[in-house]
Amino acid sequence: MFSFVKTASDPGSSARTGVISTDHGQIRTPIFMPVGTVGSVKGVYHRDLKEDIKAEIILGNTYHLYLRPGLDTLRAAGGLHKFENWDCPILTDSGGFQIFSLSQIRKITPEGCRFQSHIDGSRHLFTPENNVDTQRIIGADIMMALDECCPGDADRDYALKSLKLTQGWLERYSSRFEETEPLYGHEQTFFPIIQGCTWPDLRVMAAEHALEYSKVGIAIGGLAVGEPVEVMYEMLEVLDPVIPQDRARYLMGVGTPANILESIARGVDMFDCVMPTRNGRNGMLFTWNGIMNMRNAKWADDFTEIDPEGTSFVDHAYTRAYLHHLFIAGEMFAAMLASEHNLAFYLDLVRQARIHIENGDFTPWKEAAVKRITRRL
RNA sequence: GUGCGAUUAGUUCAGUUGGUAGAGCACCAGAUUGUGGUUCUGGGUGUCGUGGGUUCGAGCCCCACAUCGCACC
Repeated sequence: MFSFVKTASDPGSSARTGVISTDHGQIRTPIFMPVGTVGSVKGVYHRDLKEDIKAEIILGNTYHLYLRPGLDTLRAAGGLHKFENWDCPILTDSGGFQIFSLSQIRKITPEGCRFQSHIDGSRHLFTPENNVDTQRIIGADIMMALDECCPGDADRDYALKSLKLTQGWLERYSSRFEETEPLYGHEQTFFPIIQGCTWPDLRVMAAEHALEYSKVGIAIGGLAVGEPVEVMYEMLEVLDPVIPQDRARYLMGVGTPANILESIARGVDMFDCVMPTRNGRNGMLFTWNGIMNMRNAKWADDFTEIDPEGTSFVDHAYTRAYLHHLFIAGEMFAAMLASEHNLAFYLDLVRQARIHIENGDFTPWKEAAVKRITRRL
């Protein structure tokens, strides 16, 4: 029984709270979803994801999981939930973006997308139909439609052509979805994806078409791919009145903590981003007091807690000097601690947003928070 | 003890017919938005072992010394 229910709204903005119900439990929105591409949120135990970070849903990626371990293994394992031992909700990206970003050699046609594996160069074809089948085998609670991610600097002709292709794929994806069943006894839903690059009229056209295929939620794709951040916010403002209030809205791949608060203010409910984990692995920490680069020499003799306001146990168990040392020494523990901290911060960020939306003071709180979290320490 | 070779950035090493020095890694910073444990951008941090000599000018040529390595007594 899949549903999205809006529970509160902020008087000064488009921000709102809600609850998504799935067979694997509820998700409170706004929510941040840690990225676990190949069946692992890199460097973080599932136990810590639940108990320390308090993640409510994580991602997997169809492109990566299809290539490795492959569909035979996933089917034999009984789906991704069992395979990776995660009993909360999972969302899988379709792989459209990865073909765009990872595969050097790719050919997009109305039939689908031919590409070569970034791992071994082997040749593959994703069609809307086999993409549904693949995501059925993976068994994610929320599946994403196959789309073409349009570069942020594309011209209008390309953006329109790309959008038409995505729309054709969506129609076929939906048909296949309706004529197939979940394989593991829990319900699945799928989100269509709004493209249209940076043209407001294309975005509206894309949204109206995508909404015909949206039951629980809808995604906004093709943003934060090279366009100025103001343009991204403008696209959200264009889409906000077009999308009904009873659909969960997922802004794909975004973003910085400030991006997330600004997007919540413009009506977005769900986010995912590699930034807390990938940048964390490289020494970047996000905190309520600003951004720290733990590789910087200035932390070498700072024996205070990693983050005095942090909600993760690692924030109080270890010092900045120690974490700095681990990064300089190239220890994998550094990446683990930074990932744990950053994910806990991102989940705290959306939790605080929910609280202030429910309190009705989200807008002034957001203004002050953005100033704090964008500082450089 | 004798002979040969080496000595240049934190490190491993380049350095042309003599014109006051460069690269990789490390280090110091910056970037990173639906993840390849990355990748990209910028920064040279130096008593050229020491002391003399030749020369307008020496990392480079000559002498002595020091240290290290190899070979032979």
